[in-house]
Amino acid sequence: MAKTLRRRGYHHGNLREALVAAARRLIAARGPAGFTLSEAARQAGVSAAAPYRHFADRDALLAELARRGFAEFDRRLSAAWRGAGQDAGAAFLRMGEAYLAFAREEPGYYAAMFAARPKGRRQRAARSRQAASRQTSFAALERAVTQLATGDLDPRQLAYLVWALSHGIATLAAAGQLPSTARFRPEALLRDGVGALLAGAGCAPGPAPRPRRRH
Amino acid sequence: MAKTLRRRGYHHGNLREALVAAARRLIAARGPAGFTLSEAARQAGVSAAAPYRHFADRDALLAELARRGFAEFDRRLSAAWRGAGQDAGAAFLRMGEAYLAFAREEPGYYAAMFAARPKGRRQRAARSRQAASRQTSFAALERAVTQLATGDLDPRQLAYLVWALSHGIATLAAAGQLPSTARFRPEALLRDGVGALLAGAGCAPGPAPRPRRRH
DNA sequence: TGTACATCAGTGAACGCGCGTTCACTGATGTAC
DNA sequence: TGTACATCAGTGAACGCGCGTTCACTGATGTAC
Repeated sequence: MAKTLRRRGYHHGNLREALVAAARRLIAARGPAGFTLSEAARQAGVSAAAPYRHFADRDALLAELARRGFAEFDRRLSAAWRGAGQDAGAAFLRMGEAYLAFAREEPGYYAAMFAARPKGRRQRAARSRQAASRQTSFAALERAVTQLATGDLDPRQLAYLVWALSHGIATLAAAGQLPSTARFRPEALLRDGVGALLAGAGCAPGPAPRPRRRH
Repeated sequence: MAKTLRRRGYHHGNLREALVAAARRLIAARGPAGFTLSEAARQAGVSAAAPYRHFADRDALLAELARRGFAEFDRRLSAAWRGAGQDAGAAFLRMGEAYLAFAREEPGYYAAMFAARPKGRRQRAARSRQAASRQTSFAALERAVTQLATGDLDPRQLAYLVWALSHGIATLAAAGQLPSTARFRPEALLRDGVGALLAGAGCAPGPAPRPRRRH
C-alpha cells in the first residue's frame, strides 16, 4: 500500500503516517462520512486505542488530513503557475488543470478539505489554520488573474469565476454526472470554459476554442 | 414548524410527510451524514419504529427526499425557462438564478440530491428514477442553450459549462467560501460569469457585463 | 561490551451511546350490518 | 343511529452492532552507566 518506511520507531514506527494514509484512503473510497477512527486503526494494523497516542481525537485526525490537503493543493497550484513562464493565459489553464488533477487524484484530500468543518473549542486553531490555507490557495489563482485583467471584469471576480467553474466541474465529475465522451471530459470542459470566460471578459484570448465538430 | 395539515389519518395522520420534512430539515442543518432515522422520528414526535410503516428502511426515506428534490428542481428550472418568453439570453440567466435560489433555499433537497448514492438491490429502482430526474433537469437547461447556440462551442458543452459554473458557485457559497461583498454574491457572479461565457463562446451577448468599479 | 533503568507506543478490556431494525402488541379509526 | 368487527398506524421493548473514548497495563526500545 503506502510506501514502506523503515520502522525506526517503537512498535509500529510510523503509526501517525499510517493513520493519515488510511484516513485518506477511506475518505476517498466512502466519502467523509464513511471514515471512522476504528477502521483507520484497523487498516493500520493497530488497536482502536492506539491512535490516541498521536491525535487528540477523531476530529484532530480529520483536521490534519485537511491541513495536508491544503498544503499539497497549494504546492500543485503554485507549481503550475510557476511552470508556465510569462504566458499568463497558459498559466491560467495549467492551474485549472492542476485543480482538476488534484480533485481526481486525491479525492481523499479533496473531500476532507471541503467537507471538514471542525467544531468545538479544541478545533478553533485547526479551523483558522484551514482558513489561512484556503486564502493562500486562492491567492495563487488571484495572482494569475491579475496579470490578465485587461478586460471588463474585476480580476478578483474573474478569479472566483474560474475557481467556481473548476470546482463545479471537479464536483460533477466526481459525482459521475458528466457524460463520458471525450468532449465532456473535465479537462476539455475546463479548457474551453476558461477560454470562453477570458474571451468574454475581454481579456487576452488565450488558446482558441476548438472548432465545433460533431462526434 | 411545517404547515399543520389536518390530522385526517389514524394516529399521526401525516407521518410520511412529517418524516420527509424532518429529514429535509436535518440534512439542511447538519449535512447528509447528520441525518438519522431515529432523529427524524423524534422530530415527528413518534417512536423510532414508526417510520417503518412508511419506508422500507433509512435509504428509502433518503431516496424519496432526493426524488422530491429533483422534481422540485425541474419545476423551478422549467418555470424560469418558460417565464422568460422569447429572449433566450434572459431565459438562461433566469434559469441560473433559479438554480442558485434552489440551492440556497432548499439545502436539504440539494444536498440529498447530490449526496444520496442509493446502494443495494432494494434501491436499484430509486437509483434509476434519480438518473431519469437528473436527465430531465438537464434537458431543460440544454433546450435553453440550443436556442443560443450560434457560436463556436457545441451547445451541449455550453450547457454543461453553465451547469458546472452554477453548481460550483452554489457549492462554494454553501460552504461559505465566497466573500460577502455584493460583487461576489452568487447571483452577481453567475450573471457576470454566464454573460462572459456566452460572449466568449460567440453567442448573443446577453446583458452587458456591469462596468468595472472598485468597491 | 554488558546491565539497569526510564520512556512511552501500543494493548485489550471496558464504558456508555445512539444507531437501524424486528417483533408482538394495542388501540384509534372506518365500515358493514 | 348503534354495535361489532377488521384494519393497520404507531408502540415500546429488545436485539446486535460499531462507534469514540478511557484506563491501567506491558513490553520493546534508547540511553546512562
